[in-house]
Amino acid sequence: MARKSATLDPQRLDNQICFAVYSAAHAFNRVYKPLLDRLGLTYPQYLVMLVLWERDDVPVKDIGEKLFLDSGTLTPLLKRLEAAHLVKRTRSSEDERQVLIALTPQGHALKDKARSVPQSILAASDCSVSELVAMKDEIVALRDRLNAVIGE
Amino acid sequence: MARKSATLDPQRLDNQICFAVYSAAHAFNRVYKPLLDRLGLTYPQYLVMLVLWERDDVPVKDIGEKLFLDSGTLTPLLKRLEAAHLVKRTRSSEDERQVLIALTPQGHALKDKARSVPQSILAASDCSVSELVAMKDEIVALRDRLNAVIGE
DNA sequence: CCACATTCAATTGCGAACAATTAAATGTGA
DNA sequence: TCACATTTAATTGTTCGCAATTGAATGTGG
Repeated sequence: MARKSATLDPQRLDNQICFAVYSAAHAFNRVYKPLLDRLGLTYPQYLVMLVLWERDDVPVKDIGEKLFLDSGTLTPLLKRLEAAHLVKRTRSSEDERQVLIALTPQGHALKDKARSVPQSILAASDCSVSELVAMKDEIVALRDRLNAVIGE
Repeated sequence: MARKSATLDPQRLDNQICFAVYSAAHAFNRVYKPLLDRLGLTYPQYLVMLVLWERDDVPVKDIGEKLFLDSGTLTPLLKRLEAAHLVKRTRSSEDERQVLIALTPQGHALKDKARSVPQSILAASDCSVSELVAMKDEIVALRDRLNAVIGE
């Protein structure tokens, strides 16, 4: 059996890009936590709000496609946002299968309060915008290749 | 109020590196799922096994430091691994506060069965090893900068 | 030696994340 | 029209992930 040097061993934790991504996601989450606490949002809830701030009055499925989440995750999350008076859930009259998610006035208003969040994250990243954009594009490309494999 | 072009608006979902990382982590998880199902492991359990395959008989805290997880996550996870006969948990006699995690023979044996996992992931990434290593190093550096901010 | 702080794991409670199933509404082909 | 498939959310059950707390063991200063 060929002996591998530690820096090349693919079975080592530190050599795995997936662990890098996994642990970076958690690190982001910890940085976001205090910022989002002030808004009364969790990070996944913040993502849903970002979607809705771009376009309102959309079915659950549309939100799910943008965030790669299913109804099992979104249904209870959206109920919590509704309980917090940030969104309203109403069944579509055109297609009774769909539930449309609309922002309440408070939900719209929260966008302004959230405006400083991205720059706080940028500061914590301690990195230039152009570097972050380049990394983001690489990671998105990787994600899309992975997602392409799943649908096979 | 200055109007921002959509490609620069920092409040847009698609412009956020954290969402790229978040969604890439989930994509990885979905690719891993069928591979790890055969081993009877979840992804976080697989990470713990990677740590233990490198070094055995370590306290819970050491595993937590490597994976950035706390006892609230690890204690139940390790109990499941023990129920699956992959690890043994024993209180240290030198320091009764610590619980040492050791691999069982089955736990050791699983390393061989898991050997093909990294190359399956590499194939799904559809990317050269050198590109992945470069990305991994960038992401780890970002993660470490984020974690540095948290401890302030 | 003793009061006190610190360390470590376990526990509790809440919010994701996802697989699998269910139920209702809608679409489709014969 | 009617049987059947498809679509959409909701539901159930399991596993993370983390904050906050608890309790036991260990370390420290006086």
